[in-house]
Amino acid sequence: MPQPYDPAAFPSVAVTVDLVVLTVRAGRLAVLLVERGEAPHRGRLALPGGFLRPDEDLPAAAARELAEETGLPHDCVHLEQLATYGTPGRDPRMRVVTICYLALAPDLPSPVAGTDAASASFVPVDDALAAALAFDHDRLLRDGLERARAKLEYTPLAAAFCPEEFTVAELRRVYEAVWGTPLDPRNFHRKVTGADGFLEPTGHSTTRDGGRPAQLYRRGPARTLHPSMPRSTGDPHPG
Amino acid sequence: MPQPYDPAAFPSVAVTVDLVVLTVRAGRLAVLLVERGEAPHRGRLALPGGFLRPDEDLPAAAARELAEETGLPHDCVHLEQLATYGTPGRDPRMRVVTICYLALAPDLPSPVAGTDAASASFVPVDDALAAALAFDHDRLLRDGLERARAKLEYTPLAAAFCPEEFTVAELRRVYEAVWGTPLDPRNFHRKVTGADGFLEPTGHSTTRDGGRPAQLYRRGPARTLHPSMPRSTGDPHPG
DNA sequence: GTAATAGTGTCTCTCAGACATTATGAG
DNA sequence: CTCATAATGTCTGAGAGACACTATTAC
Repeated sequence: MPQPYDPAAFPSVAVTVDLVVLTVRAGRLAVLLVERGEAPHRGRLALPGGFLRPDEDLPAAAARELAEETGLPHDCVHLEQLATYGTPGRDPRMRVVTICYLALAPDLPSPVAGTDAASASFVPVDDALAAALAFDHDRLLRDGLERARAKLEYTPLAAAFCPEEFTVAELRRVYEAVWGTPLDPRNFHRKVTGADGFLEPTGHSTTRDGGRPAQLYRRGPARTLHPSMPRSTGDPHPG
Repeated sequence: MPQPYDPAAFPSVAVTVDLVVLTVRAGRLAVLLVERGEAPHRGRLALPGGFLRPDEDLPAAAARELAEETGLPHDCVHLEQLATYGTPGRDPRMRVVTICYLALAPDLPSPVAGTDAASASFVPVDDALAAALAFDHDRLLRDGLERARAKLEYTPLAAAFCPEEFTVAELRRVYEAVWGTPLDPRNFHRKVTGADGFLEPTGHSTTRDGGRPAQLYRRGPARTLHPSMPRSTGDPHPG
């Protein structure tokens, strides 16, 4: 800011915080959407979001919106800033700058009534992309998907889609849903159980997947994966 | 945005665009800083930046600030959005939301006088971090460094620090400066020349590094690196 | 028993890391 | 010649992908 400035001399900009909330439901990646009740884009599907409050920090605003829309306990949801969108005209009413957050949540057993969640619902991402969303939310969603897909490669964040205790197969289905590719169960098992700090055994087991009982794990302390989860490039053995 | 809203009912927020401009100079990673001429933080070093203009897109604002501060032709500078910062109180005068951009530039032969560049200068990042910057710009800088270090791993962006034509050794020195670790010149050479779309031979060569003449390359069309540039983990052969 | 899934072992190819060796300039 | 750097080759070990094989449940 080299030159002196007068804040009042600059026109005001509305600042909103929107959310791309992803979960895996019935083996498919899904995103939380609301139906718009008023113009513009009345009746269209949109990402949840709202205005930044005067004395509210950005992550706090995102967490508040998330709680309003899902009622989820926010200690089990991963929340990170995605990107900021401010192209003039993206909202026809006024200049709006939107800070978009990405949330990864386990599949909620009950959508928690009595909140704004009534109007919000999870939609498979393929359907969401096929039906054009309001504003530039298609782009926000695509950017969120790209981020989520990338993060699954080099972080243990896939576990954020799973309940407190989960099996290796459940974790594998998360990867398959997010990446849209089948993974070899045996190589996957060897990989994740060998990765340091990814999974912590609970000692329990379950047969909820059928077949031989599977060990239950919870999230380990690792924040990154070394080496990363290999995302099948479709070109496994070039040459 | 579930409930109807009146934009005027929400207090205005000032929106600025700041820049983390990195370059490699004399083998050291350096960041562009300006000295603040007025309060608050008068006399302290800060990242360059300024207000978002009424009808200006975010990348356009970042490019404008970059041109004002460096005079660089913006077709040779990589520019990407880094993150957005909006904690209440980060600017004592008013509520400011700052969208920070990261720029990677080659070392400019002449700092181009006659612009705001007069007040801006490149400072080695170690020095910049040692001398506390104005506002929360230390955090912006650290986030920018982290992004740059990560991007060098899985993209060919290191070439953005190099002039139009460059040698493999010059590219290696970029990695060494950004990561702060020495790399084996022979393995590095084999790696980058073997990576598809990273480098395009120009047919020219130079002896500006001394010793045997080195081939000159320009940036190739690749946007990502598969497999990524291995950043020495300091724990090369665990076990 | 069969069916289904969990989990282990084995082989091959690629690639990272270490380092020898040769090539080509300047002085 | 020496010195410096470029460029290539060779060996070893880690890990990915493919897939055989064994283990433990439900029926």
